[in-house]
Amino acid sequence: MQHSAKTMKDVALAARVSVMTVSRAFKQDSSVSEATRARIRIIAEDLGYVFDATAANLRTQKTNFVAVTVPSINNAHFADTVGALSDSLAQAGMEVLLGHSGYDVAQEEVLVEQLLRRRPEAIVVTGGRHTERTRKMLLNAGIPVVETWDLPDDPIEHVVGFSNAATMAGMVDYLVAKGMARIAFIGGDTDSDTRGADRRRGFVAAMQARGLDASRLIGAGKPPISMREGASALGQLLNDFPDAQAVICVSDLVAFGALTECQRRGVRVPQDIAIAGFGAYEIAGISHPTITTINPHPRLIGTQTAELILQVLDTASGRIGPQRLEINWDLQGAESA
Amino acid sequence: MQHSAKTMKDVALAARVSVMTVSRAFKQDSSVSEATRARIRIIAEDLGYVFDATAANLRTQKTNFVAVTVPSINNAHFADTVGALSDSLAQAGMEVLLGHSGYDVAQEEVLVEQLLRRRPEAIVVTGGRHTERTRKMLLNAGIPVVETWDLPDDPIEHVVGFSNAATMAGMVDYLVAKGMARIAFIGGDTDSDTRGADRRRGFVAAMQARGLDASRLIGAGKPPISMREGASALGQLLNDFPDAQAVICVSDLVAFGALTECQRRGVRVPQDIAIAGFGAYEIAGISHPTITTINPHPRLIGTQTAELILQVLDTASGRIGPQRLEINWDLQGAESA
DNA sequence: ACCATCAGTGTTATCGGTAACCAAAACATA
DNA sequence: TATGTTTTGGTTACCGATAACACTGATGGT
Repeated sequence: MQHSAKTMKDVALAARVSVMTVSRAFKQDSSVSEATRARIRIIAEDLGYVFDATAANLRTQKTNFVAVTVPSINNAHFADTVGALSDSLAQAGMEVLLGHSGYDVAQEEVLVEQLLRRRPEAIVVTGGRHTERTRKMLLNAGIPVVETWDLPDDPIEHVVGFSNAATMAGMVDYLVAKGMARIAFIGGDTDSDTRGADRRRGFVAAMQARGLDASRLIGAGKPPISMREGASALGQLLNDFPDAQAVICVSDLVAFGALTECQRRGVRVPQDIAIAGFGAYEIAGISHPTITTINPHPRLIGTQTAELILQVLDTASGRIGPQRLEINWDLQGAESA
Repeated sequence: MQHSAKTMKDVALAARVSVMTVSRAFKQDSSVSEATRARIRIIAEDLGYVFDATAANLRTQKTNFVAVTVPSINNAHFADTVGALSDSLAQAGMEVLLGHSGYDVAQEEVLVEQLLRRRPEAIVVTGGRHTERTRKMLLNAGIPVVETWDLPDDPIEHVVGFSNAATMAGMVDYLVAKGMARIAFIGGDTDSDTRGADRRRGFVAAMQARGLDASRLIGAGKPPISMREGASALGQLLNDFPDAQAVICVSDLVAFGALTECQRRGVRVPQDIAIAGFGAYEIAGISHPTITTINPHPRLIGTQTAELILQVLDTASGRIGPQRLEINWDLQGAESA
């Protein structure tokens, strides 16, 4: 069973043509007669020949890889973005080389270096916070760099994202319009979850701008933050700030956890306390009651990023300046608030 | 900003040594004096040199890639398995090259071919059903092949998985022990979700083996199957089989959707109908009521697969025969049944 | 003092494709 | 038929690293 891998040479020998002709038979445009191409393809398939991309990559200096870093693969948001990105790039014959940083900028640095070794055509990083060395590596990489899921003040190059802080201002407005003033916030207490921390800051700023008390803050711990943290945080909220009329959670998972805790304790939602989340996860639309949330359109971030990359790579000569694409988010009002 | 990428030659020139010495400075074991190694490392960093893995891969005929196919990235189970696999392999300096097949064996075939071009050291595929050509490609690849999340009768080579059918027998036993006999099943009606179909078959077989009526079957459509399908399927169940005492769902997401539909309709769980799921998703443990489920230990599948691969690669000479690792699953009884 | 040993470094060939250039054959046109 | 053009296929060099081997000077044992 242990074959030594076949090369073009083997195919060439079997087909009685030169290696170059075999190479041409595997390319789309090049000049071989359809007859020989078909013949070579069949012989190659028979021999079990598999094209060696490694060698081609070296010679052509093209890998058709786009490197992508996400904090965690096991996060529906990033998975959605990566999925959409991957699908869009696949149409242009490009593949995604994925790595996860575990919500840690130091690990991200190691990851970025590893990915750059593979000579990707472009690199997409999630978030706008990185170590100094990571920034330097990305700047020097000589390939398009895209930061996503954020709108950093000082971007490395391109950006496709939205302002996490702004979404929270929108949510505060929504709740205030519903007549609520004593609003609490769960999550975003640690710097590891950069976007969560941004949302918390956005919440505080929005509350203060409206002359409201922004001190009802509950921590949820290190990411990945999920339902269980939401449940226990709600317990803490009821204890620390029993007068809260509403609570905004750093994500829908936390919001759902909080919701279940309310159900367990017999606290009525939204009558006793309104609950809002973030992310428009499927659960927000199907839980009972449904959860008010923000839809940041994760798949759209992916497709837009792919489009941007393809466009920039296409215009390799007449370099396009740094692009800043702001993705629109929606507020989905629901039964919970 | 557009640097032409530096090579070892540039570093060698700057350090006034040969390219070979630079190469050695970047390897762990090789013989260079610590002084020169350190000097070269610093010069390389200054120049912004990034090691070119493509060239090294070609020369050494090693890529340190393990290729992995999953039906969908956006599935907590597969994401867990891939995450664990990736982490375990990283400790051995290997990276995961991930592709998704969209629950389609034809797309899987294309994907496998693409992945094999990158010359991975091993390949992991999710599931045990493939096209004939996929099987042939995998057999001829000359690298270790692992099928996961299943226990196929006729494996390609190694297997790390569990019997989806057997889990359902376990669940039926559990419900029967609780005094239920009229048990329904939601999902697994399409062949695309191989594992879902296996579970449905396992359910039918288990019911029949116990002399129970196995005809209360509700479809849930094509994957990805999620909460919404669960909700509407439950509506159909109440309509078609109003006498059902319990329902087993193809996944926890479906089960949760069904649960919410019950809440919406005022059907009490588990008094009016018991609900069971599959997967031990976080939601099963936190919903109100919690959901009875099967834990197939997705991360364990990943770590075991990684261990197997490393072991097989290590024993490259004295080839190890096909391994068949059965992962134990647990039934987690909960409030819903 | 002499040769063996070894750490440290250099030289050459090579991994498996493809760009660039070239040559022969096939076809077209006057 | 002669000449120009296009099609098809071959030749050579090369992408950037490293295995294999060669070489140098230092160390050491006798």
